[in-house]
Amino acid sequence: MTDAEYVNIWMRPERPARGPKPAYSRAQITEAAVRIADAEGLEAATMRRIAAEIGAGAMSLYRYVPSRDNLVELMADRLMGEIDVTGMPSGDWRADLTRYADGLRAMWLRHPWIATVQRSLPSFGPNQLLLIERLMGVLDVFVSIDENLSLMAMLNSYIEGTVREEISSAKEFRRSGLSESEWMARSYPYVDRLVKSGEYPIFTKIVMEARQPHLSRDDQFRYGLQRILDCIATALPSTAESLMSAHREGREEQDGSGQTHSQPSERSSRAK
Amino acid sequence: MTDAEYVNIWMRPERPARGPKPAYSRAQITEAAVRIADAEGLEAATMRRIAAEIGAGAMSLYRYVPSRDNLVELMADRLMGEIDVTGMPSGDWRADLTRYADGLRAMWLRHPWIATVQRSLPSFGPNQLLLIERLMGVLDVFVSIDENLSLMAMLNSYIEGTVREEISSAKEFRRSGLSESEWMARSYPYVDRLVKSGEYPIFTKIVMEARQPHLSRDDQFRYGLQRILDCIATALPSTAESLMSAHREGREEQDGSGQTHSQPSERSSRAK
DNA sequence: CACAACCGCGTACGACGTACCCATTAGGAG
DNA sequence: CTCCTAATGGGTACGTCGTACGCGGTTGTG
Repeated sequence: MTDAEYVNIWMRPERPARGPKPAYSRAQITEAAVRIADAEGLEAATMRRIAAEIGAGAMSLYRYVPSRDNLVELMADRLMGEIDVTGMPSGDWRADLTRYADGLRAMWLRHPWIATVQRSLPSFGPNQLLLIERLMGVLDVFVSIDENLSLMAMLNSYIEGTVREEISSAKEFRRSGLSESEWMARSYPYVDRLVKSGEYPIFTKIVMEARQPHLSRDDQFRYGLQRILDCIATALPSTAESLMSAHREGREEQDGSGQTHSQPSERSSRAK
Repeated sequence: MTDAEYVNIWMRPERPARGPKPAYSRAQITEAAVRIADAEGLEAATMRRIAAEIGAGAMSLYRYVPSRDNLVELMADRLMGEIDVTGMPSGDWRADLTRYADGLRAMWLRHPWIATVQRSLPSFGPNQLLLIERLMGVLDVFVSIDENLSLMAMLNSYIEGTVREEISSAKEFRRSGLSESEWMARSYPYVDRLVKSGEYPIFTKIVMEARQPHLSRDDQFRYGLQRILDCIATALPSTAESLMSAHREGREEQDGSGQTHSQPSERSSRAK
């Protein structure tokens, strides 16, 4: 097996046995890269910049990571670990999926640059694997694995699609250095031209309606999520809607502490 | 208003009045860029490469487009024009949304690089505006504009999320130059190690189940789409399920020509 | 007909990822 | 212990990118 024939980054051993002690580590490099990407975007996390962040020479990073792309894979998996799915098949599937959805969304909002990396086939890093186990475990007792995959794809698509929009509008405001109202004022000439043309009645309707108070982003997300969960409910056997204690007892012994589902560990702040 | 103060690319006039006749055009440049991106990916569509494609000098492009980012915006809107939504509020909302979904998915599959551009706030190019009018017009008679936005966000999220997965797996196979079975053979050591560890029962289930014949990608998409449409149906008033002719007659007088709005001044060609 | 606006485009600059090389370090064999 | 050798940190250099700047030629307008 030649040097570059590892199937993915997780198969490549971090450290050989011989030679001098490495001064850094993959985890340390990944952490620094995430820190930079959070603060200045993924494109700012260049090899030179990351190396400077940890006090290393630029080329030293390549002793730990074969390429920048692979480093980004490490960063992505590192992020998956932030989603709290402990004790996840709790027996209340709606609560579980809601907690997962909130956690995933919050993670994306903390690390918006994740939207710009397109995973080339899930690389199945350790954190992602754990997430899969916990998340798919939620509906595993109710539906076939294929059905489960389909439903989770739907759920994930909703979450990612929604949060992508949040991210891109936030990014646009930051890029222009304008507040939301300033930005709207700036684009007024264009919007006004479109409205005045009379050719876009529905666009006009959206623009007009947007002036009246909308739901907060959090509430919008929750509202749509409820719809998705209702949609999932229709795909489950009727027994799934009732309490799951019977199923749980059948699968594993559990005490009656009454802790059906833990509160989401962190709630995204209702902005402004 | 200084030179760079245009709110977006659509406000910046393509041609001033004075001076010599330009040898090229935005449309021509955009077309060339799309052609390159289709064949070799968006990152291959560099300014130099695009210029060479149309026989121009590299810097000449900047007479037509302020920056590469803006050119990508033009490319994205050009793609929106490929989605056929003519006569779109037809009265059968399920058929309309299905046609839109198929069209959007097919467009993404023809131009997979679109997944790598994150729109910074919808830039509302002409083709996108038309698409909004037609698509949101489908449910406009049934629900409020806010509800409509929410439902369409859900639909679009599903489509984009699903097709993103198709794209990234296709890309991985192309990147590695392996067929799907070769790729699976290559990653066998890693997958086998995970399965053998016994720590990932659901991942194991997925891997095992994947050996038996699955639905085609088309059927998977259609299947999930039906679920989404069912979900949308529950948000509509009960009258919506029946034929819509009554509603259409009630809202606007219409002759039989089917030409509701003026034709867009330029239709992008359906490639190949 | 002169002038200013606009054209195409050549040159140049400061980034980027990373191939290559080198002196230095440290585990394992004798 | 001493060597051998693999592995280290990192400097230099190459080919790429987007694009700022400025030039000589072209053209509509006064």
